Amino acid sequence: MVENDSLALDTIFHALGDATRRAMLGDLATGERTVGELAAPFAISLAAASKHIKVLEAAGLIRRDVRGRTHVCSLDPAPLMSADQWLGIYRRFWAGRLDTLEALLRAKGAVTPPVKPPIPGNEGEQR
Amino acid sequence: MVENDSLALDTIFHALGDATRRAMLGDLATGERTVGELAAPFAISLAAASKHIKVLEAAGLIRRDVRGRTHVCSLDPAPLMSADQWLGIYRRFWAGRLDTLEALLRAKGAVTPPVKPPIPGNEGEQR
DNA sequence: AATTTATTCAACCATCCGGTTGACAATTTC
DNA sequence: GAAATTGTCAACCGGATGGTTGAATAAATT
Repeated sequence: MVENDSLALDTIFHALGDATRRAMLGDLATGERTVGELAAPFAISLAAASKHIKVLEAAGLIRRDVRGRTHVCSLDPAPLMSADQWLGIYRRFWAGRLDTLEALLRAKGAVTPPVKPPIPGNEGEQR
Repeated sequence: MVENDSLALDTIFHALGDATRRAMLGDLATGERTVGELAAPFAISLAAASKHIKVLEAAGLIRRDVRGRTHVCSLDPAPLMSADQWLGIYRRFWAGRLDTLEALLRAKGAVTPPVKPPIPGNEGEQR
C-alpha cells in the first residue's frame, strides 16, 4: 500500500526542515531518550522542546512511551523510508549526472572523488 | 566544511515540504520548463508559482536560465543528494543494522550539531 | 501530607508562509 | 510604435511556526 500520501510527505519533510529536530532524531538514533534528555542540548525552554517533539511525533518519526512521570521517546524510521522513497525517484537522475561529472573529471585528470565514496548497501532499486 | 550543512538542509527540507514544489521538481525531472509551464498545472496565480520557484531556487534545487522574456528552469539534483546523504545515515537503521548505525554516529559525531552557547541569562535573539 | 521532578497546556508575541491583487519591466509580435 | 506575452515586485491578509512565561497535572520522594 502506498501511503506515500503527499500530505504525509509534507509533514515529514517539514519536520525534517529544522536543525533542532534533526539533531533530536540523531540523538534518538543511538537509543531511547526522555523529553528532558532530548531538550538538554539546546538553549530553548522545555516547552519549546516539547513542541518540537510533538511535531516529530505528528510526522510519525518518533514514538512515545509514558513510563511513570517520564515520557520515553524512540525513533520510528518508517517516515524516513517514505522520504527516502520519494528521493529515490531522483537518485537515478543525479547518479547519471555524477557519472558524467566523474567522467569529465577523469578526462581532465587528477581529481579525487569529491563527494561520494562507495557506500555499502547503497543499491539502486529502480529498473 | 560540513558545518554550514545544517542551514542548507533546513532550506532544502523546507523546500521539499510542500506538495506543489515537489510536483514542480517532478515535472522538471523530465526536462526544462519555463515558469509559465511550471505554474500551469496548479490552480494558483502566476505570482504564487513564481514564489515557489524562488524557494526551490534558493535551496539550489533548480537553476534558471533567462532566455529573452522567458525564464527556463532546470533541475539541479545536488541538494537532493545532500538530503539523501542525511537520510542515508538512517537507512541502516531501517535496514535493521542498528549496531553499525550507532558506531557510525558515535564515530562521526554527526548528530550533535549546533548547540548555542549555554548562556544562563540568555539574551540571545530568538528568531 | 508536602515537596520535588517531569512534562504539558494556555496565552501571548513576532515572524514566516502561501495565497491574493495590481502595478511594473522587459521582450516579442503586429 | 502599440499591443500582447512573460514574469517579477510590492503590499496585503489569514493562518502556521517557533519562541517565551506562568500555571497545571501527574508521579516519585521525603
